[in-house]
Amino acid sequence: MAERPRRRIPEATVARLPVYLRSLVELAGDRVSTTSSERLAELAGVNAAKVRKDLSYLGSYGTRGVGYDVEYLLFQVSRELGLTQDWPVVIVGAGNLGAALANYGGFGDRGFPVVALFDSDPAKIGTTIAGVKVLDQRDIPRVVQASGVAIGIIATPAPVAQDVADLLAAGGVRSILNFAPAVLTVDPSVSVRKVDLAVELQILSFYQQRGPNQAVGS
Amino acid sequence: MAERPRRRIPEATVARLPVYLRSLVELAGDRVSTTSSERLAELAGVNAAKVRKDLSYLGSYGTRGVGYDVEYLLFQVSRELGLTQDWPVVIVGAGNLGAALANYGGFGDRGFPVVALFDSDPAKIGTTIAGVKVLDQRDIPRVVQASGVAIGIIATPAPVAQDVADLLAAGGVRSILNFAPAVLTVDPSVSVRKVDLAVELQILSFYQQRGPNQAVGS
DNA sequence: GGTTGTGAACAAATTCACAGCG
DNA sequence: CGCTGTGAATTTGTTCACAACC
Repeated sequence: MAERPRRRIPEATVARLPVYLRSLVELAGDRVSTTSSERLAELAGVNAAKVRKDLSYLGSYGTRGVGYDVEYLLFQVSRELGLTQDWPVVIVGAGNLGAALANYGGFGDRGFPVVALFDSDPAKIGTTIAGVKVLDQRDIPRVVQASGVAIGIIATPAPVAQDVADLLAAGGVRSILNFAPAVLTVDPSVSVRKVDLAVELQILSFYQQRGPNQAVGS
Repeated sequence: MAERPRRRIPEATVARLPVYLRSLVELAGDRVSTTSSERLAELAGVNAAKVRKDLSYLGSYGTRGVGYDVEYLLFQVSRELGLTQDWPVVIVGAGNLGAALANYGGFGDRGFPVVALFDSDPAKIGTTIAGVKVLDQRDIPRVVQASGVAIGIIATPAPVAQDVADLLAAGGVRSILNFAPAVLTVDPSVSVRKVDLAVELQILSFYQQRGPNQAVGS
């Protein structure tokens, strides 16, 4: 009986696992059955020592002198990331960004089906975007709770982002992906990640004047 | 004559400056003339010691016993980020995401005017989105060079992202913001930041199973 | 008194370098 | 022999705690 990996996985490692996953999917698609930390590092854009260290937190899934079995590692990384199940999401804000996110098929394919869109604009409520009904923002707690949604995506203007976060939390959402340029205050049991376009551009602006320093994001 | 700040500003600090900037803009909008590291920390969602340490890399712009002058600090942070000038950008990929980005007014307002959109689809080339002409992707090097664009935003499907990056680099772009789920290889003189929606969701998926750990992004 | 600015202590993340093993 | 897995060294980032100063 193999020991379960007992180490706590560092945050920086967790953030890279999805990139390794994507690289492994690519390799699997090319019918590659075995790979080295070197090759994986190249595909993921990091160095080999980091790959080995990161993967070692999950367990000893490689073979010395040989490398990693692509399919096996793929499964282990998926499992570690909790991707063996679907996580239904809702998108709040049916404006340009919200609609673009809903239309971007990549979500459902990758295990994050969009079960509802919300907006506060009566003109939008009741319409359908990318096959998903746009519902009244006030119904967030009810719908989220009823359909067991775990992840909420905020694509609203900044001034209402906190209110929306509160509604999502009230419905029992445990993770929020925030596209609004606003800092959210939530219960510590809720995970928040933010994506702020203006912030990214401003960071690039900094390195535009100074020399770049391999500024890689997220 | 005050010494110019000679310290190299840490990457982690650079990534937070835009958040402080936003907080300062908010304070200025509320006609607040002076603020403390404590208050700024609250608005930015970090702790006060970090704010002070971060700001100290820029210079000594506060007053002991009093705090920071909002307008003055606002200017200093802007200047440090290189936001006293406009940085024209181009968006490559006029699909859902590219169009949403072009329509999102926040760019131009914040000093990043969108000067062109590019696509490879003949049906899109020649149309206008958000007041911006959609040009042929093959013209990227020429247009970018001619209009002195410094930042390119990639909103294409993953398989062509590297080609687009090469075209942008050929045109002399020095920064790239990459929304495609692909690792880009570019000359080290080019800064790259990436925003990957699937990656963000997968990270949240991880913390969905484990407890959250104040997982804050970017 | 109040708040900044900063060395020093601490923690996290990265990289090195090599023992261990197939 | 080759490549993983990992302690140890190093670097980077965070937090503490207090002297300096208004």
